[in-house]
Amino acid sequence: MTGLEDQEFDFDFLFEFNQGDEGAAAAAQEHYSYAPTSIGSALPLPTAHPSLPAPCHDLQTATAGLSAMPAASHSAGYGAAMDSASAGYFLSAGSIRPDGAPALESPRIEITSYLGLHHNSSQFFHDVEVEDVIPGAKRSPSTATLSLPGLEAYRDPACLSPASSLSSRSCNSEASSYESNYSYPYTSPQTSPWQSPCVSPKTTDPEEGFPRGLGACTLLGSPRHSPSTSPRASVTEESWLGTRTSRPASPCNKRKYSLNGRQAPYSPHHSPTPSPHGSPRVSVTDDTWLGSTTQYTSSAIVAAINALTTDSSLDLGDGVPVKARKTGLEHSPSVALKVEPAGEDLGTTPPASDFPPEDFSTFQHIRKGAFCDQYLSVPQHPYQWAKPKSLTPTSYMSPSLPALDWQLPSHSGPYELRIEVQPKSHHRAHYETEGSRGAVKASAGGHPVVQLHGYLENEPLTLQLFIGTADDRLLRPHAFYQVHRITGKTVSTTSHEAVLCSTKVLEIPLLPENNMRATIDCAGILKLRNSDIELRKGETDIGRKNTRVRLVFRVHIPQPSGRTLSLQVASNPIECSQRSAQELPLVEKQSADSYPVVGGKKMVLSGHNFLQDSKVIFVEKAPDGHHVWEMEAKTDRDLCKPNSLVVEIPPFRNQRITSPVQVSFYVCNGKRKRSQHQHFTYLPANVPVIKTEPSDDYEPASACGPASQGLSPVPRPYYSQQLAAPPDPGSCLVAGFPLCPQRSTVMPTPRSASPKLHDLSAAAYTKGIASPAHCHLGLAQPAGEVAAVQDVPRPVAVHPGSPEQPPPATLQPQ
DNA sequence: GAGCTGGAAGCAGGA
DNA sequence: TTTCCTGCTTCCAGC
Repeated sequence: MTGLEDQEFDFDFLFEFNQGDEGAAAAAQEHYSYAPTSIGSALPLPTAHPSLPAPCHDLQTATAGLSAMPAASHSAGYGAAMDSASAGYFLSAGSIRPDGAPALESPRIEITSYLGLHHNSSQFFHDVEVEDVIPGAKRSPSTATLSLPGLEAYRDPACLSPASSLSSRSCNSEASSYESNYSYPYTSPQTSPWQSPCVSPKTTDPEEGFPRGLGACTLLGSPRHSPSTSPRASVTEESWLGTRTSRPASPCNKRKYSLNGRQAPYSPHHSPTPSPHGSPRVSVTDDTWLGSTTQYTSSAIVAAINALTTDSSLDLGDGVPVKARKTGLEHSPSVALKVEPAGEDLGTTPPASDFPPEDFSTFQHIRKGAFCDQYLSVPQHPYQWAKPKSLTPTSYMSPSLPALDWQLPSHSGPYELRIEVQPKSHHRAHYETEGSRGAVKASAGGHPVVQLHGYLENEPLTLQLFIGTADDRLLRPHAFYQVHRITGKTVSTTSHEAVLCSTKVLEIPLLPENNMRATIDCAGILKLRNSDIELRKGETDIGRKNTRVRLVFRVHIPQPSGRTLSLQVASNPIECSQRSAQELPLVEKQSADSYPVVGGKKMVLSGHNFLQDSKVIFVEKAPDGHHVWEMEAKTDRDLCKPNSLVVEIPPFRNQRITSPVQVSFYVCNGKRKRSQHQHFTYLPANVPVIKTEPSDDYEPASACGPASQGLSPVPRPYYSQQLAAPPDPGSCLVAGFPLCPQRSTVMPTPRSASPKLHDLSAAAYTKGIASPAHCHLGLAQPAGEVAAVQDVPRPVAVHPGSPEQPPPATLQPQ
């Protein structure tokens, strides 16, 4: 992976969610005009060529805008086209639909207007009402459970990006906030209720009915239902895909049992597998792209129309192929979540059938109509899991928690969420067709351990765990891996499975009696078939060789003010592929991360799969991704061990640098057997060396373990994105963060802004907050709190998964 | 017998 | 165009 241009940021920000203190009018205004702003903010597009590395949010932005881009716009190249075309995607100010939603002028706009259609006044006021009825700080845990047959099959039309295959670098992960809108309340003690049914394809646990049954997967081709219920169930998509390419993208149909045993084609025109037409990972050349742009565009339009139709009518069947709908119904009796026995006595989530039709309909409204309106308070008593509650609309509460692809600090003020024991660097994930491969283990045996420090209250909290990415982009939920709940006699930790924004989240109690410490022995990793995920609308990542993940832990700490402080910490990368784990070199730790340009110092790398023939290549890249300098470092073959490698830092090409220069290096075992890039910084020759970790004292055996989390001097791999806490938690507290940042356009992104950083100027942020585009009811940002955000030095906002509207986060480039 | 684990077969795409 | 390599997915067998 490219690396130099991908800056590793140490940015901190804190979320505080002011729940329920919003005026209805302000919220309504925000809601109402959300869509247009969202669009606008999504428009700033990268100018770099897509083939060149670029900051992730830029790519995301590009992705968002690619969906229905006119063919002509692409001719000039990906990034350029986006820029040039962006103007066309803004809503016309004067175009208003009869229902008040802005009219649309382009497929792109049409898609986004979906929001407007459903952020209509009725829905809006309903939500406001909820907010008013239940003050956020006093809300009890929301325990809404919902069955949404067929409906979940729909995927965010805004993500309908046929160009998704163009790049594997997009941050538009399936679980990004883009899709936060497709979620519903769920029974959870403390966390967000965003549930998207489109999670893993087929649970290995038969009793786990929720995702399997969720119709979302029927349309989306979610792996859980795929391939029979792949997006291609849609005639629209069929026609679209059918003209794209004849290249098969998935080996899924290579097994007879796949055709006959598990899935039956629901259409004579359909391959039983989801990917007879070419996977998004197909390398799309300019020719193929241009040649199919028209089809993309038109299909995007049709898809968007389908979505709109389905949405506006709330008829689950509209726009959903009959077969898909049927499948969804068959499979989704409920979104009831599987609960550990310990929690089951507390009640189970009622199936959808328990809802009166009107309530069900209301929930459909909530989930689909109000993209970002799924509100859930932060429960004060997390362990009333699955406690049945009346699911009337008024009892539906807002989560107001940060989306899973938001970057959060690991510590703030007295609190620190820390991984005490890191997981092993290798854990072979299991496919749905396989049995579980057990829980993730720690390097030295046992299991990972996570602890929340500084929490002195007696109230238990919920630790959330999901599978995040481990690439050099910002952390976000991994599209191709999901956490898998492990149960059994060997599992001592109670857990609870939920789905947030298409991402499975394991919820684990953090109990004061356990010193807020949890042993993660209940979390396995499920691999989703690449072909299934890549075919999802809006999915731009590719699964191939995208096999590194991290365990991401989150905790939401209620504050006396009624707000919630969210912390997050990610584990070291875990290689999940069998083959990669066996062959690819993996650098877990390096004994130095900087040295003067003269080089010559021995650096010890620890990791896996090092060979005597392993080479260590130092690379400097230009911002455009070109290699400016590349040099092979000398390795000491005598000292080479499978898990450690001694390398001599090569002298930098320029001995006269006046400021540190960041380069990267990787270990190469062969042609395509390279490790991830690791950061290394060359210092000016006259800069005194800060001794970090003497190589003499270095013990490779210590490479694995808690120290590698970020506590040791140089544990951080290139792609690590551990966040540091702000100096003062109060300095960047942000109340009223949008639940679905991608939709909420906290601040309009200047189209001329740097592709890497979005300026969070006072004006911009204030405007964003006050903007009616804010999609979250009751989450308007008081001016004072906005100012607090601005108090953070050099504040810039960034949102990895949401190019449309970076969250009010502070970002401090490393 | 179920679950976990390691190994490998078979296929498809890419080099 | 062909061949080989690589990666993905599934299956099998042992514990």
